[in-house]
Amino acid sequence: MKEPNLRQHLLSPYELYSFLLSHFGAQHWWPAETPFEVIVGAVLTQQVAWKNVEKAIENLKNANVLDSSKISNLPIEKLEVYIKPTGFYRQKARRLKSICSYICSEYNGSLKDLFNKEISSLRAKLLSLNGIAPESADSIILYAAEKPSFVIDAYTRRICERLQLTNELDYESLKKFFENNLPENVGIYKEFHAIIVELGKNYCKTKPVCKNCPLNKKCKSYTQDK
DNA sequence: ACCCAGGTGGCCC
DNA sequence: GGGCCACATGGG
Repeated sequence: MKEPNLRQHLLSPYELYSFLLSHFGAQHWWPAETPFEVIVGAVLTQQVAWKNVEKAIENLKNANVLDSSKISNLPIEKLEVYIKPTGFYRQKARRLKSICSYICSEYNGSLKDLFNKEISSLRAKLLSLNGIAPESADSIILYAAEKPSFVIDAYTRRICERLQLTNELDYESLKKFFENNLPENVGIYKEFHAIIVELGKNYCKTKPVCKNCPLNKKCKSYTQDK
């Protein structure tokens, strides 16, 4: 993995953060009531609009099964029905159940014990689980464990590409790029990613031109995909 | 009738 | 390290 370069003529991550924060305001993310709900949401939101996740979480709450031991004991068919709105429901049900079983068997259902690790070993643990890759792992570390691990998602990559913030666009390079150029601060990491998602949902679409995007004025190169 | 959404794992080269 | 594919529902 190459060291990501900061292109000097363009926005730095912190300048981008400041600009977006002043434009969108604080988001106070992640939309969940408990750390465990963050984990469930992180798995369910994979490649799916958050609106669908809300329905699934609601189903789990109504069924009173939003709990690691309850999910690990739930018949897979029932879990599939609850999370159906999030798509890929057979995969996600299987993975969610195995993640919950892991939490129960290894940590007796206590996320505190799981989260009471150094970031690097916590991340390695999470990444070893089926259904948790870098974005989900970092989301869980940042928003559930509340430790500084910057989250990269499709919007982040798209923005970096269009603004030409950095030349390396693979996950770990982008993560390192942001972490190397921001204060190591949980609050900033949380808000930055939340605001990027807010920007992405509203403006940073896959279509070549994103009308009315506040970044259009900020950077002329932010007009189209290559 | 398309295209897209806060990815991931498996398989290939 | 990439590129390609399956996975599946709901909204525009």
